[in-house]
Amino acid sequence: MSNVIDASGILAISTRLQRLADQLRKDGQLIYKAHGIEFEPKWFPVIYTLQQKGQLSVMEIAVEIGYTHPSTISLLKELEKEKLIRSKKDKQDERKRLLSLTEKGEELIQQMKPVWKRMQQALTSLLHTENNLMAAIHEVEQQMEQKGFFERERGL
Amino acid sequence: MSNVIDASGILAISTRLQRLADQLRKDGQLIYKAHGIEFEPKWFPVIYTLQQKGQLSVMEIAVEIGYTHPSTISLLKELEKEKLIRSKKDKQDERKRLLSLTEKGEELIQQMKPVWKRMQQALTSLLHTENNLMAAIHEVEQQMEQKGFFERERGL
DNA sequence: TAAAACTACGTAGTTAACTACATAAATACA
DNA sequence: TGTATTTATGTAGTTAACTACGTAGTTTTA
Repeated sequence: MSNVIDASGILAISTRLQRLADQLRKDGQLIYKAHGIEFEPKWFPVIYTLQQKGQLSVMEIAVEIGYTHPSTISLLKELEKEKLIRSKKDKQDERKRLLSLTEKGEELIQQMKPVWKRMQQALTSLLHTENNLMAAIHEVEQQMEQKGFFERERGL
Repeated sequence: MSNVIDASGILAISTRLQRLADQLRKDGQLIYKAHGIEFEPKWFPVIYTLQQKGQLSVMEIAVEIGYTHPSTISLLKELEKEKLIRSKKDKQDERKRLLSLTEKGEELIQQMKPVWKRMQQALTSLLHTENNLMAAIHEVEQQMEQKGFFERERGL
């Protein structure tokens, strides 16, 4: 890591967060591939949510995973193309599209579960430092909810 | 303890890092705008580096800010378009392009310095939680350098 | 009960990073 | 000294999120 960024420290934080996120996602891709599983890390939140909750609409999924709905729609498109999920119109509300896992999706999840467990172990070893990154993110997310960066600067 | 439910948080970590990075960058944009300064947060590492080191080549900047050279080139293009930096050929090595701040660039930096200080304060208040995010990132970056996520999973 | 407002979903285009590939200049080496 | 390798820069295309805007149902309200 470079001298200057270290020196300028906190102001380059978003840059560093982004780079870390990127590296983790790419390693995630490699791990799935190494296990012969065709799955993208970015699909995880959707697939995981659908397994937990069963049938959900586009907006329900978007809210659940914390993405905007256009981002969610593009993920759903990919997953439908892979035949891991399917959709049908809601009879009660014709605007809604209800998504659920296919057989293939359910099977893939079973196949991925042991890999997820190993990933979790690897991540735990990686992140278990003096200042716990997961906890820190959670805390900062809560701080942001109360009062964002912009409001804090303005209120100085 | 280590079932799939617990895995959900940590496996979606890259997603959460990315979102946090995004929010901070956007608030950074708003803060510059609120102070009437035409400056993008993503320009910060380049500008800061040039101020510290004076004249540098494209690759020297890329290494210093920790980006790939194509990413760096596109940042440099924007900054040249804004006339905040200029470039000239290196007489010793005709492949190289030497970048430096313009007068306008130097002036803008002076104008931004107090804003940077306020941002630093606001970020400090935001990030100073029980588990310090800056410290956690730094620690995880070091862990990754020693042994990445991929190697850790493979070595289990 | 018709108009207004809201909600759900979709599309188009943007952004800020990346990888892969290409070219030209400098350096190493047989 | 000429060829091979390395280095510096540049271009094209990709990715994974976003915002802005549009349309079609649903609900509220005057």
